[in-house]
Amino acid sequence: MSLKEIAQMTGVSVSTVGRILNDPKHKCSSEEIRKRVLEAARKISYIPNANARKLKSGDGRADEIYSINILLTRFANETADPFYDELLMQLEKELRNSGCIISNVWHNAEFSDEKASRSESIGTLIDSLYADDERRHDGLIIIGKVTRRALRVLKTKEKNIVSINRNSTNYEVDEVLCDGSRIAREAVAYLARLGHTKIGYVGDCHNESRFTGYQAALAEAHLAPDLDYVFDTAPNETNGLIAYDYFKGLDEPPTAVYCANDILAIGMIKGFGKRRQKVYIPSVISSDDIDASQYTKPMLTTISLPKNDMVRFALMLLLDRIRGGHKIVSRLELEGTLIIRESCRNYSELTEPEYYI
Amino acid sequence: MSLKEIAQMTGVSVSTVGRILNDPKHKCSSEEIRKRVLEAARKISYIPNANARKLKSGDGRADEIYSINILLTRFANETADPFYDELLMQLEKELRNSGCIISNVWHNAEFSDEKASRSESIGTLIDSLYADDERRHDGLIIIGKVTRRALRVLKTKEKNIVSINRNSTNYEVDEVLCDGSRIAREAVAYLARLGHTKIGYVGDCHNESRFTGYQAALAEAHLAPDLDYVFDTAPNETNGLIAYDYFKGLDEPPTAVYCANDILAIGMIKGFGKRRQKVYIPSVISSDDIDASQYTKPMLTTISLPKNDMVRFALMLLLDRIRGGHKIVSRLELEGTLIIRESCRNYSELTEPEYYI
DNA sequence: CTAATATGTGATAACGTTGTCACGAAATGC
DNA sequence: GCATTTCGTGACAACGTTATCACATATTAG
Repeated sequence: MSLKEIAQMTGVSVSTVGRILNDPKHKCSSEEIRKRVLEAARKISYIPNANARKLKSGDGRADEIYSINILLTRFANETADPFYDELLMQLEKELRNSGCIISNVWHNAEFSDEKASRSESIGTLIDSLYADDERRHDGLIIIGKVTRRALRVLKTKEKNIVSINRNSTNYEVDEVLCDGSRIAREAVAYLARLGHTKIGYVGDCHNESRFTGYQAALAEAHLAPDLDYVFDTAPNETNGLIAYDYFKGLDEPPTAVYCANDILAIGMIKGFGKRRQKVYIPSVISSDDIDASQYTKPMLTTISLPKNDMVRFALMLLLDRIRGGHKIVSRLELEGTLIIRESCRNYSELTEPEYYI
Repeated sequence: MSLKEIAQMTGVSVSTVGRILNDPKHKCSSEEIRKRVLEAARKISYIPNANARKLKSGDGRADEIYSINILLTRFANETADPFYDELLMQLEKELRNSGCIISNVWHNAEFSDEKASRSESIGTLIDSLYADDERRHDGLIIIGKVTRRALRVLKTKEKNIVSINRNSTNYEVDEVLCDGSRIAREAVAYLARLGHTKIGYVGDCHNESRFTGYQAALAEAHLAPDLDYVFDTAPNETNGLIAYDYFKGLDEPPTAVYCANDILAIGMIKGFGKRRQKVYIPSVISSDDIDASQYTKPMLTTISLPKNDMVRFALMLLLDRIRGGHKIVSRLELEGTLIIRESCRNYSELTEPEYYI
């Protein structure tokens, strides 16, 4: 379906076909020709190739080039979370594909110091990001958590913002997310389905909606919450290991544990082989599905967050807003997917050597 | 900024430049060349021309033409809701703009009869829609409420589905919506802000999340719920008028009313001028913002649902799914906008003639 | 040391469109 | 009726990219 094709069908030149179809005030020498061309076009249901047109006109210039800022929130006292790095990589790839320029990637940690509160450190960021007026910014993509206060300041400087995985409950800024509560509920429900009744939680209990999901899932499975099974901690590998040792020391350790985070789970799994005498190997499930989670031993069962879709949709929302599409706040929620690997066992299959020795 | 340009700058061929920039595992004969090319590319900040690429790969094919079904759910015992008609009109427009073919618009009411349950009537629909195998369907857009059971059946026949304004809480199908509860909360909160304390509700109380929002807003404003102020009814104009008469008959009628629906509000407003002796004119707010709501007298204050954005995003999601973009369920929530017209008054401004005579 | 293979290179041809140009035919001028 | 203008036509180049091919060189085998 090209002009060439029609030209061959009708015996006229490509140029003439193009003129007949595109130039409304074009007069054919013979009306016969015109009819034949239109007929042929209809027959093969000709549609002009937008790419060729844009290429020729130079107009397409891949839409226009937008200059996008990226803000990756990470705080000085937190160790890196690979999940965000993987999101960032994917995002950079997607931006390039869409012909956008990444004008700046701003890692929050570089600007914060131990004393500065989160909001303050973001204040510094804003000053730094938008200090030089010479540079044009078309939009900002935020990866990770940002306080409401910081966001409010940010919005005064930048109108086109989309956040990824911020997990807020209010409409403050365009947002793409996986509902943490839902993710956790799915994970814990899976453990319950496997027959586990003593299910532990490792992770932040205050700022993390995943904890809520854990509680909800217990309630849905008619399991009484047990505070001994909740290990409130910041999400990093070391703390996962510490949590393991804590659970192991209990009189009746949980037979299964939900870690809010792959990193925590990986830390916990590292404990499995550490001690000689007693072996305590609970079923472990977590959420995120970072690349590393398939290289642990046992391989980690986890709720996979759709990284690719998240960044693609985030960019989609941002570009729509930049181009004047939607003015209101929109919020795109994506489903997680349970990836069953090796780290969870059916409760009834637990044998002595795997549980206690 | 083209490969050619870089080639001229560096003295190598276009082919080589292309390979260096695109093929990650390309080995240059001299590292010198590679460096010069990358340097030149950086210097002119080279960005690949997406149009040329798509043209070459033939991939772009100006979209392809998709054949889309539309299902507008409406039930025999319900009168028409203009909101859905307006959504449909907008959707048809958007589909045409995107080069899609509307293969069928299916009004549920035509197939349902008084006796059939909702699910059954949808069963009939499915048979009818997908009976003729000759026709190719690429996707289905559902406008309005569909029961979970019906959706499950529908999903066996059609993989690419997006629903608009279904307002479900689960992940069952791609969905674009305005959270009914949130919308109602915003409306009622506005009435509370105007100083009203006796706030009525008109609409469905069982299948409608907006009722939940009404209750939540009352609680947030520290107002005790009063069952006398809740008028449970199906959403149509006549019932709006009936609700007006009901409220008017109360000893202490509400000074403000939230109607779940513009249609209900319009019916209620029609009551204002009907009687001679006593005049009861409560503040009225509703949600949807159908076209008619700006032609009432007084003009209706309402929470506007972003019809255009809803259909645009719905199509965006559907096309992404059709093209193999996302496989998981996604759910796009949009904000409503308070449109202040004339039908709401500050409580303190209420004078005798406006309230009771 | 020659023969065979591997490997990077540059010229060239597409992809489908539109703009430019020269050509021939028709219409107009004197 | 000849010179001039108008006008539709077809050939061809260009947009920026990538794939294919032949070629020259570098590497390896015998």
